[in-house]
Amino acid sequence: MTAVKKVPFHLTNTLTRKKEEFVPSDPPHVGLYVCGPTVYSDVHLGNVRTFTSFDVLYRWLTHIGYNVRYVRNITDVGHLLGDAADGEDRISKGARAEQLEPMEVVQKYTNGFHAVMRLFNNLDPSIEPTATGHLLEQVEMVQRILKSGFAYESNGSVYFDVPKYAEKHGYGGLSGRKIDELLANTRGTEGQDEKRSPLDFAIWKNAEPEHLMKWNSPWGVGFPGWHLECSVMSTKYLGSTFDIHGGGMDLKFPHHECEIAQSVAADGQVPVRYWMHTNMLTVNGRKMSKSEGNGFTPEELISGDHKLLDRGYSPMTVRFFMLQCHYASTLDFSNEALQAAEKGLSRLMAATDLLPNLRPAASSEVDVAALEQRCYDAMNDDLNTPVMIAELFEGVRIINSVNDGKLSLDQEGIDQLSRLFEAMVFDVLGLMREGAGAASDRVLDGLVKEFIHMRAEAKASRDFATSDRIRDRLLELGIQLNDTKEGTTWNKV
RNA sequence: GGUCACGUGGCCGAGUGGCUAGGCAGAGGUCUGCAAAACCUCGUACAGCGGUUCGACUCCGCUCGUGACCUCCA
Repeated sequence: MTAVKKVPFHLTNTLTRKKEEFVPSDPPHVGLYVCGPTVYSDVHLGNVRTFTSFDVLYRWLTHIGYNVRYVRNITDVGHLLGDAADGEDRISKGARAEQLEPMEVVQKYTNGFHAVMRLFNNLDPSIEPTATGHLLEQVEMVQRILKSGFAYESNGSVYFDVPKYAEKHGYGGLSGRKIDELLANTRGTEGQDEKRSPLDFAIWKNAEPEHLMKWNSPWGVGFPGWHLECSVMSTKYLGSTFDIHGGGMDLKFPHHECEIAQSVAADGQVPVRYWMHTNMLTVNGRKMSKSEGNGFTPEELISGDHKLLDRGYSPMTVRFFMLQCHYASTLDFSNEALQAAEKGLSRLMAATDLLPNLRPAASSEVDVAALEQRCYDAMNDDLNTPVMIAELFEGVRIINSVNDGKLSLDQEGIDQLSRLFEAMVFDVLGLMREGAGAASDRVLDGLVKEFIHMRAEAKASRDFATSDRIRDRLLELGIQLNDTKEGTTWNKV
């Protein structure tokens, strides 16, 4: 048996816009940082897509033998709502609207976020730091940036001096921006008189009296700039230069650009070796976003209680739907696509469940190793889950054919295929079996078996009217009967 | 306006300079008392117009269309 080549992994580094071989700086350790949610409202499906993509990255790196430290933050300090600096941020606004303490808002939506992550079977990160838990470190980073001369204090706030930094180190490399173009496109300059350049961004912001979340600092009462927390927490836990930093495409500029500038200004180190950006989930071709209000919450998705949903879909259907598309492509959400995914997933799972019952042949007509190799190749090629899933469906065909006695597979081949499916379907893609199967509900199983028995008797006496009535009635109740050579089986539909 | 993507068969979505993606739906077939499931076969798709090439869906240019970022967003 030829050995399957499980490495090297390649990923598209958005810093270079090229697919590169992934070589960790300190193997087998890998440092992975992903920008987490701002917890001022419910997460929607677009957020879920991003975190699911990185969940698969985390699972894959782990699967091919790396020891991954996965850091994903919780942004629990509100960002200002606009440049107008009216002293209000999203969390404060939410707190006022819901008559809650800001930290109650934070807790509420953090809990909700965790519940959603679990619902979609996303693994917990190794560390989940919060911005409020790292105030001291953020103040210290501001001080280091001030000391390096790339920031200035103005009226109780501290701003990052973008033009000065750009002159020395260059700015905009990640997102492909040029300083002149950025300046030419600057809009809305009112309320920015504290800044020397409209491109400058706050790394510490003076708090208005009505601002709810604020802390003492060397520059007065205020709160940290919103790019700062990621710079602080990523480097604190992963080192001044770490392997992979991920996030949604919409964070590329300015958020990630600013992170790079801050780290270089503060510590003289380029913080990230590989940047990975996931694309957006769209609805009718438009980005799903909180501000557009076109997002579904997971509850609405499962219940189907939303004007754009024909009916509900299970979390695993949605996860599978997402993984049938490459992370770097936009994915358009539609009922038809969801329904297709639902059926495909059910076929994949049905075949997976057949694996333990396959009867081995003396010889094998199938090259399972080749299939396995194609799965590894697909995943190592920039996490190409759609191609890997396509290979899995080749496996489904094999499993069903063997089950039908149309193809022979020896015990070794069955074992190898079982291991492959176990690894890819459950460990790597992170899919789970859903719903009550026959084995999980003894009463139901007993009742259905009794009906199957009655129907068999009716069939034996060629009373097909009765046997069909039993089958049709059960189907109406969501129980599908399947006649096979070995007898009748059932499953929920 | 600037920058950058994308436009694949009924739908969703991979991919590649010449060789089958895959899923769902549809058609025909095998099996079955009939179904369901499963398996087999099928559609010759790559926005349009030029160019490069022996050959382009894949490279280049233009046109049209859509979207993202430039402001909080995954």
